[in-house]
Amino acid sequence: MVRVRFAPSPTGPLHIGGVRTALFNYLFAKRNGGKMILRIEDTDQTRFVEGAEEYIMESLEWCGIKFDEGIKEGGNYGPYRQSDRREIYNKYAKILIENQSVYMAFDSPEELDKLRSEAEAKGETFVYNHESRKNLKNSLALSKEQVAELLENKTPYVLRFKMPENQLVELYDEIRGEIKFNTQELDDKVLVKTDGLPTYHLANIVDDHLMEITHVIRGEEWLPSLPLHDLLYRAFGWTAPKFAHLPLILKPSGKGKLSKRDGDQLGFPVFPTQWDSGEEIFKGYREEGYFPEAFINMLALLGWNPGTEQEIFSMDELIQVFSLDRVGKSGSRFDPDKTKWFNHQYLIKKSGEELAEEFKVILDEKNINYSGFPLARICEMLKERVNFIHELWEESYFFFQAPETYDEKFLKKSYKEDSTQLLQKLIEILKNQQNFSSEEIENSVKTWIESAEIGFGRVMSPFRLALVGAGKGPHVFDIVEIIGKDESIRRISALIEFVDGK
RNA sequence: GGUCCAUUCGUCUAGGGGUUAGGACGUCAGGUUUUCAUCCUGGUAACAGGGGUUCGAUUCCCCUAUGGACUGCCA
Repeated sequence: MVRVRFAPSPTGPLHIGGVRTALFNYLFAKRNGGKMILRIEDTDQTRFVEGAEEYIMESLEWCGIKFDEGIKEGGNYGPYRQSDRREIYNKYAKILIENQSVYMAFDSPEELDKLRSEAEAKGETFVYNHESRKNLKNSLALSKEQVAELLENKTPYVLRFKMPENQLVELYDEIRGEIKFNTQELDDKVLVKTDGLPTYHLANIVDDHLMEITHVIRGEEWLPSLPLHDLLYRAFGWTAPKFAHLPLILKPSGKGKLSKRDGDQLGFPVFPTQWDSGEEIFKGYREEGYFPEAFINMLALLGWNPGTEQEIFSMDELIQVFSLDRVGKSGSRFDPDKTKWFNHQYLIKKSGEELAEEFKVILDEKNINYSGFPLARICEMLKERVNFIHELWEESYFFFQAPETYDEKFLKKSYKEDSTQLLQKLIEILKNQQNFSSEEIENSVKTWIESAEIGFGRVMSPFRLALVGAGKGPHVFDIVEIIGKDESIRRISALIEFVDGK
């Protein structure tokens, strides 16, 4: 049984890189009939952020990523919050002490900071490793008596991993293939902090083992800790799960991995849903008007591809075709334009009725009275022209309200000397029109234009101007039908008056 | 600095010892729409560089360059 986990730390909102990691885990699990687990990694109490845990669960739910086990869902492998698993880690830390895979280090953070800055001043980097540990305050370098004394005085200490010397570790990544490390280059990572809580490294190995995780799918930033993790499994005598390290998501412009503030600077959201930090509000895809399906579709194709030319995938379709061996190795820059295109694709797939339901919310906010208007028909008519539902207003306002101003350029271009006269004639025709359907009105008007040999543009352009106030919008006669005879005539008269008064 | 990872059109990517190096977004041009948008057609544009291996490398190997990640009692 495939079991994967998404293991965020609740230090703030989840950005799209994290969402993609969750998505790939989810797709992989579902593709293989496995389980998807949410584990909250909150071993760092100093970075706790109120509301982050709820944010993570809620935003993933919006995305359509569901968990089989987690703090909300429950499950047989809990608790699913690391801060609720302290005793478990203590137990496993003891095993490492007993088999001498770790040692006690009494160096204070201040002492280590000092060593780091001293090294930096010399253009070097301080590393706590097999070399330097011989001269530091730890149970390896100190005598038994000294250690006993430090313990007697209740000197705080951490547990560090005793990295083996000069050992070649050959590892396999499901995406990248073989990766080799020499332990010589690795440092002695802290596994248990002075507060008694484990660091990520220990907690993650213990939990993945206990939760019977079969595949660890995580961001590329974890690749450098892979050898440590593998060595930890060996120290426990456990079999390691399979690993897959996903390529990073880069900023759209410039270099570097996408970060929290890039959105505001570059004008697109970085988070699935809005996040209010108390001081600042970060935009979300949901609030900007993106459909979750479009957002997920875009994310799925960032770093993965199906090997075919299909681009539009529902979540179910993604589950059917997803595989890790089609995940790329190089980081991908995020493209906001393409994300909009995806949204457009999903928007035009929706029916007029569906769109109308959502459009109503926007009309209500604007206090627009739309009763009597065929909203579904209007949405259907205009959906090709927009990327977002909220943009529908900009394309349809003239249905609900008469133009208050006229586009200067279009007025100049379309309103000629005889326009007033032609519009007056047009009013006559509309008045006499019995069947007021788009098609019938068009018939009548065309018959007149043709028989009078006027030329379509000379009538249609001012006509559109009168109805819309600008040179845009759908078929003129559709507008006429929808707003009705009286309103159409009123608008034409208004335009004539406007020009007369000029 | 050190370790590790990566490198195909502007961007996301397909491909893989012999291809006109394919698609999508963007962009540009034409056509349709007597408006605008859509849509259609077409164009633009890429194998980072240098060495090998080979009859032949964009593809395999090495080096260089560039970019990135990591280098915390963070995850």
